[in-house]
Amino acid sequence: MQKELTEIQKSILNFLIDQIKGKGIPPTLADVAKHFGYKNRATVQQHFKAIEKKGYIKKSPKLSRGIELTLEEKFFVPRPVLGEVAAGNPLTIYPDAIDTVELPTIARMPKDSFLLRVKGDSLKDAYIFSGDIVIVNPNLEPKNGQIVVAILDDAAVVKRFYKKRNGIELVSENPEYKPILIDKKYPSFKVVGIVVGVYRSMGKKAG
Amino acid sequence: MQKELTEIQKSILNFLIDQIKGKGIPPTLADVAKHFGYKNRATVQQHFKAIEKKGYIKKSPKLSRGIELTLEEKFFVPRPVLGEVAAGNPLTIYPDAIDTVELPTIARMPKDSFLLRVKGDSLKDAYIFSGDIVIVNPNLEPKNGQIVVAILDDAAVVKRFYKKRNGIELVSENPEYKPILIDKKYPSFKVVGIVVGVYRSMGKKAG
DNA sequence: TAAATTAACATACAAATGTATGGTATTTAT
DNA sequence: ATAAATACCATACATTTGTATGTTAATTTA
Repeated sequence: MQKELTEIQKSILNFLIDQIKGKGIPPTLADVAKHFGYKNRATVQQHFKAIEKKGYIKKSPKLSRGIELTLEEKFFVPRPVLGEVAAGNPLTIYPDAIDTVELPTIARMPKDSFLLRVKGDSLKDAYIFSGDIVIVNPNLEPKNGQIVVAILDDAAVVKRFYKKRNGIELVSENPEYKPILIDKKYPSFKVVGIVVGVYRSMGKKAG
Repeated sequence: MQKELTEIQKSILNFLIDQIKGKGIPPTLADVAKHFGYKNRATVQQHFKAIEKKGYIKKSPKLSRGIELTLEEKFFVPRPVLGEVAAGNPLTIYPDAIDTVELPTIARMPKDSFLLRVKGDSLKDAYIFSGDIVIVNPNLEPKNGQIVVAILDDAAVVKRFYKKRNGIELVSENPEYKPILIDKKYPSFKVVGIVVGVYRSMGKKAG
């Protein structure tokens, strides 16, 4: 069994996870000190030593940024879920993170991309189900047939994207839901990003 | 359009990708120099400058290990798929990588885990479909109810795992497939690993 | 052919970085 | 009540690291 971390040590470890998984590169002592407002790197140095002693990280001596995570749950890193998104009819999107999902370490988020939990079954014919986590990349241009996340009157939807002469059509795979046609100059419409992947954790019975 | 890299520049970029994606942390100039047998960091320094000029990487000045990849295909790094695995009836597993799947950069493999592409529909009630990539962790002990990959007479199956008094039972979600009961001392049976996640890339229409 | 790019080397230097040592005060176990 | 762990600070130091500046030679491009 692993020893308990103190609150401060926990927050430092969380910062490490955040940087390593999020930014992709471990921070330096100075980075951490700056983030927590420490006037000295030695403070961080000691925290690292304590955290390592408790077995949560592994340091490579002398190496800059030589910090490795050795979490038991190495395979699962908590990640914020920014909101829920309707695959069927629009659902209100939440302003802040509503939850965290245990994403495997394999799932390091690409820059600026984010997670949304899907609600509803309008995409079930595309094999996306209620509860699945979609990985959304906001930096890609939508192409016809791709699944996109779009904002429509302050709600978010996940649907297939089709460009038409008179505007944009959003289509559900599930025929129960009728396609939505958006006029070219409709003001409160915006494609948030492209769904680049779907992830589902297999902890419990899927459902 | 991006300018062509020279052979040496290419090999250096490959090393960078390898380190960043594989080891998780970008190398220092000294690391690269050592790897290629350069007596001097300045050589690497110049190569970096050239590669950056051609737009393949982005350097953060003064920052140690401050190298970012700016590849177009940044989001997709080829990964070997070790074989196909039957969700329904056993399918022969392939000895070597049969294919590569474009996993997003977000998908950096956890140590020792591997990918299998699912064939068949016996897990469709667990929302795993033909074509999905399952992430398999061979370092976890199977618990009742978890989905495992198992070898059975030189074929591999993906099924739910249940420990019984008289042996091990492998169950499909799909009732069309009957549970398989394996005797305790059955020689050619082995649980390869636990399915820790399912990933599906959204490039084309799923199917 | 002349100019630019490529590919390697050497040296030098400031800043960044990890580390060691010691100090103070508070909190937590024993 | 005494010891241990925690949480912060300060200073000092050796390496590491990125960078700048030259030099040489081969290759490619204009």
